[in-house]
Amino acid sequence: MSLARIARALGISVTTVSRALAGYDDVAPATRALVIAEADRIAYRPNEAARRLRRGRAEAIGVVLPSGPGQFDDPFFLRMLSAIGPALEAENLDLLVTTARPGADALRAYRHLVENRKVDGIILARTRQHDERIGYLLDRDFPFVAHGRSLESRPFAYVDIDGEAACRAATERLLGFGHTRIALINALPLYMFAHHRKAGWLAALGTPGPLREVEPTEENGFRAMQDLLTHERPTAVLCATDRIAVGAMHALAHAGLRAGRDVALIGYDDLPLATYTDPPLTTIAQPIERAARRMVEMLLARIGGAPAEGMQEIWPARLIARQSDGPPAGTDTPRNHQGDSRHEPTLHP
Amino acid sequence: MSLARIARALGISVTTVSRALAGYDDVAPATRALVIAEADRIAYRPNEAARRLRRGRAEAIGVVLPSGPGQFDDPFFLRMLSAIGPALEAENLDLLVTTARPGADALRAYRHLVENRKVDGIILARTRQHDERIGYLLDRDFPFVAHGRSLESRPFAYVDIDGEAACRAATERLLGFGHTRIALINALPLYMFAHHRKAGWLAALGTPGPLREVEPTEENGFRAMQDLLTHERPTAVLCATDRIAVGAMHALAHAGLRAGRDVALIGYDDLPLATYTDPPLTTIAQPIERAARRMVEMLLARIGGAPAEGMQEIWPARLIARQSDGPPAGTDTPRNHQGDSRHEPTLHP
DNA sequence: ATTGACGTCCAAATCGATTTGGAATACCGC
DNA sequence: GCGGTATTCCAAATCGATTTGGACGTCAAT
Repeated sequence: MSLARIARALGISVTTVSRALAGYDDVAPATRALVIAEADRIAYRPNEAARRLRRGRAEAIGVVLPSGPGQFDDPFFLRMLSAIGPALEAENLDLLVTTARPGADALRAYRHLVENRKVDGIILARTRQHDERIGYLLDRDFPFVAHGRSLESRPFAYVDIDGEAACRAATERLLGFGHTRIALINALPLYMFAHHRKAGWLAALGTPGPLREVEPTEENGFRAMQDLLTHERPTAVLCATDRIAVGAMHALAHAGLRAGRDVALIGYDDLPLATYTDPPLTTIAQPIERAARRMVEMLLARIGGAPAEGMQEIWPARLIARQSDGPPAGTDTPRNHQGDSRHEPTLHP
Repeated sequence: MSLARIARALGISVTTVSRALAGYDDVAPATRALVIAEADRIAYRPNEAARRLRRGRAEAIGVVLPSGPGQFDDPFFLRMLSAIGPALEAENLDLLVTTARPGADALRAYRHLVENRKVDGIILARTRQHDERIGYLLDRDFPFVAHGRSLESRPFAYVDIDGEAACRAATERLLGFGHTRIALINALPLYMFAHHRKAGWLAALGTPGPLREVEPTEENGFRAMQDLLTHERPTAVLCATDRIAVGAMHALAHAGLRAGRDVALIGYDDLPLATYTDPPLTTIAQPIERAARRMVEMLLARIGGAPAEGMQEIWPARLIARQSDGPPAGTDTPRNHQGDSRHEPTLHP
């Protein structure tokens, strides 16, 4: 009862009020001014439900959070949400967040969003090699943008970070230090990001080094590193995530070893915490926030009907050198650290 | 065109279809069966927008995420979201997430949710002593539940964790170890949780010890601890959050000191990471997930018209003893650790 | 046979914004 | 004055579910 209320107050029709506020040009300037003044006076806000019903759109986009033990606190998703939020606000779109226990019926949440028309588009993160969510959305021709690639023949929109190049560079850096036994503690390769990180490590090495593949938690990083120390005893370890690296660093400390001095350690993600491990963690930073904003742009285009062809972007990550890596123990080579000072921890800008 | 479509297919009225599906008892069993079968066949889903328009409710509740440097990655909010999600799902309510740069116009996001009727209720976290958001929502009589108390004379619904009791207990534990100079690195006391944690520390001490109050980040914990070491040189330090504690532990390491041996350190939050600091962090765990579910319950009641009176709950936290605290350096007393073994890190269950 | 009580069903109004397809008026040139 | 062109406005339909206020039979009681 609101356009109607303005109309009644001014003695004109609802149509005119609507068109005046919507900026159509078939409204006399004087009338428009009156309408705007009255709308302002009563703090008019269009009823979203009515608008959505009429327009047939949800005016919202959805994100599904993996929730459950070991997953829920991955800082990655919070950073993504924080970046998506403002980008949507500018478009007057809502952000609908659903949670789903991964595994079981990961699709359930997506089906819910699509079938009940809760959202106009979806942003999908942490893609898998064979990702049923992507298949489902493609089958239904539902607009979505993924963070990460997938083994899927049909084209779909995504923004990915080039983990392969980053891990190749990191491994080459370790090779440059003189390391010969360079291990990788990877996330499960069913996750596309882990697959790529492994590929980069392999590409730099030529012949594979010691490898462990685990769900990316601190605990699993700890265990994998203990296992590596017992068996292959690598001199350098690349970790697919900072959470793994933190656990690995702890396993080193536990064995009386120090990252950077006894074993070189490199992480991936640049969590705020990475500056505050002991020693500060050399890691790889991804521009998640910017990527998220780009994904929103793409999603809006997709919703607007643009085809997914050409909407594939791969962005570079960059290595942040701190103190957890360096030449193998016993080497005399002066350590070649870039960036941070050796005596003060890096403070975040 | 959906109730209508079923009606047409069956040659009955839309009204009857609606009432059949809604479970009214003025529909013949046979008719109802037909309707249900047809609804099933075409995978009927009610149009949310239409239902919302008619019912005049948004069928959604809102959460505002503080976003921006230093804030965005606080794992606390992600844990809360993960717990809220499933609780809402059961009620067929959506979760709308908005982001707001704290400070500037913190109210803007709330005004947006309320004035545009985007949600039926709000869950509000990290309360402040003088919290304009609470004042705003109370003024408008808008249903909300807070996580945390506030200095506000009107009653409102909240679930809080008893940080005062927890910090009193932690301080008493340190006193029991024989410490005499017990510092607190607190968050800014404008945050209600920080205010309570300080109160607990004060209550146990009688006369205040060394105090620093900062925005709760690793970096500020690092700086505050360095400053404490330079000036008051406490033998034990209670930190208002684990992020502060991680920074503080790093400052200790940097000064050639070890938490637990040279300076006792206790954190607050029990982040997953807390098990993987070196040494593992003694900290205080809050049942956020359960609290979040309770908050949803309360919010539903408030939306249903229940008064906020009586909806005030304060839940206990519990201390998790690990290895970052103990008797003062040079003491002979056997260390009195509960819980974790000294030689294996605690693995999360 | 009339009355009342059920049991089933439905037409129409409603929620509020948008959009279609004109209607009404004023003004112009000829 | 007349046809033509702008300019300004509006009635009514529409989106889809819900709800109100009966209508129409049937059957039993009186």
